[in-house]
Amino acid sequence: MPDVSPVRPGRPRSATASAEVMRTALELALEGGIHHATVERIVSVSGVAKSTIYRRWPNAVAIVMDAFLEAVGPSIAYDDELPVVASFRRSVLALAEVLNGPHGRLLQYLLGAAQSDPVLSRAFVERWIGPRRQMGRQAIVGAVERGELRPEIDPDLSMDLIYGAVYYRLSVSFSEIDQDFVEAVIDRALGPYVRDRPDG
Amino acid sequence: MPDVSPVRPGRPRSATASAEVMRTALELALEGGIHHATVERIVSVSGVAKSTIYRRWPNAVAIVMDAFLEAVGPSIAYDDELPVVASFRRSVLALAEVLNGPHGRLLQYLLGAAQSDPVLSRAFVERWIGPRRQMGRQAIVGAVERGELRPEIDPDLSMDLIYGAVYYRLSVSFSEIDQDFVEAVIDRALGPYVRDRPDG
DNA sequence: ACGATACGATACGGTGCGTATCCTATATTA
DNA sequence: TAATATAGGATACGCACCGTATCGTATCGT
Repeated sequence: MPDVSPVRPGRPRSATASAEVMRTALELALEGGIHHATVERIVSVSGVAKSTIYRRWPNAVAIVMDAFLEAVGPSIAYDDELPVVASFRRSVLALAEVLNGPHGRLLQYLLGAAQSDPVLSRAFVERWIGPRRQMGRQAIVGAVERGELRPEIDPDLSMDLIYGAVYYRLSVSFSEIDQDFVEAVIDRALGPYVRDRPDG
Repeated sequence: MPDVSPVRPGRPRSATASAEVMRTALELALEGGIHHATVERIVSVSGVAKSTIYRRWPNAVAIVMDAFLEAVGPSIAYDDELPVVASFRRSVLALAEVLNGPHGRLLQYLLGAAQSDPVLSRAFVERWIGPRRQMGRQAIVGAVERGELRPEIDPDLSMDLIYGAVYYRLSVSFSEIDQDFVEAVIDRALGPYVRDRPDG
C-alpha cells in the first residue's frame, strides 16, 4: 500500500508507476505462480526502476498482495434483505467462485507465503479475512435480532466453521469447492439454529 | 522418503547420513523458520556432502517434510473404545497440542510451501491429512453402526467442518487453538447427530 | 579382482535479493 | 528565481542459495 501524504515537498510519486508495477506483478503471478513474480522480472517487464519499486514495497510478495487485493478485494456480496441462510449462500458462493478461478490459486500462494511472513500475514488478516468475518458476524447478529436465528448461536464459531471448511478445501485438502459443498456446509453450520417461521 | 531396495550392487547408502541430515534440517527449521533450513546450511552443519543429499531429496523443503513426518507423524490418537464425541475430542486435542507447539509452526510453514509445490502438496495430503481424515471417517461410520450417531450424518463433510476449523485457525485466521474451541467445534459438528441413549 | 554404487570435496554458472550510487526530473518554499 | 527535497531511471555490487558436474575414494556384491 504505497501511501503518499498529499502535502510534501519534492517530486510527487508517479501514480502510473505504481499501477504498472502492480499490473505486471499480477500478470506474472497468474501466469507462472507467485515465484514467477520476482522483483527483477517486474523491473524488466514493467520498465519501472528497481529503486522506485523498493521505495514503495519491501519485497515482491507484497506487490502481488496489493495487486490481488486491489483486483478482487472489494467484492463481499452480503445481502441483508435475504433470509440469513440465503444470504450466506450468496456470499460464500461468490467467494468460492473466486477461489475456484485463477485468482483462487493466487490467493492460495499468498496464503502460503503468509505462513512464514508475519507482515504479509497481518495484512492478509486485516484486509481479506477480517472484513469478511466481520460482515458474517453482523449478519448472524442481525438475524438473531430479527428472530431468524436462535440466540444460542456463537457468531465467531460459526465463522470458523463456515470459512474454515472453505479454506480447508482450498489450502489443506486441495479439493474442489463446488456449490453442493458450500450449501451443505452452511446448512450444517446454521441449520440447527434456524427458527421455524409460522408465517412462511 | 529415501527408498533403497535391499538387493542392489555397489556401496549401500549410509543410514546415519540420512538421519543426520533430517535431524539437522528439523533443527534449523525449528530454530529460524523453514527458510533457515537451506541445503547449504544443512551441508555445513551436518557434515554430509551436497551430492549425497541431492541423491536422496529434490530440495530442502522435502527434507524438512520427511523429518517432520518422521518426528510427529505417527500419533493420531483415536480411541474406538470411547463414545465418538469423546474420542474426537481426545484426538483433535492431541492434534491441537502439536499445532500449538513448535512443531505447529513448522507444519504451518510446510503447509505454506505446499501451496506452490505440487509434489510437496501431494506428500502432505497422503501422509498427513489423508490418514487423519480416514481415521475420523471410520470413527463416524462405526458410531453410526453402533447407533451412537444418526445415519444422516455425512462423514466427509464432518471432517471438513472439524479439521477445517482447526486448520483455519492455524493458517488463515492465525489465532489460537485452545481446548474450548476444539470442544465447541466438535459439539457443533457432531452434536445434532448424537442419539439419545436411554441406557446411558 | 571387478563392476557398481555411494560418499566427500570442490567448483561452477545462474538467479534473485536488497543496497548503494549517480544523474536527472519535478515538486514546494523562500 | 533560487534553494531544497523528494522521485525516477540506470547501473553496479556483494551475498546467498540453487542445482549440476566432476573427481578421487570407499564399500558393497559377484
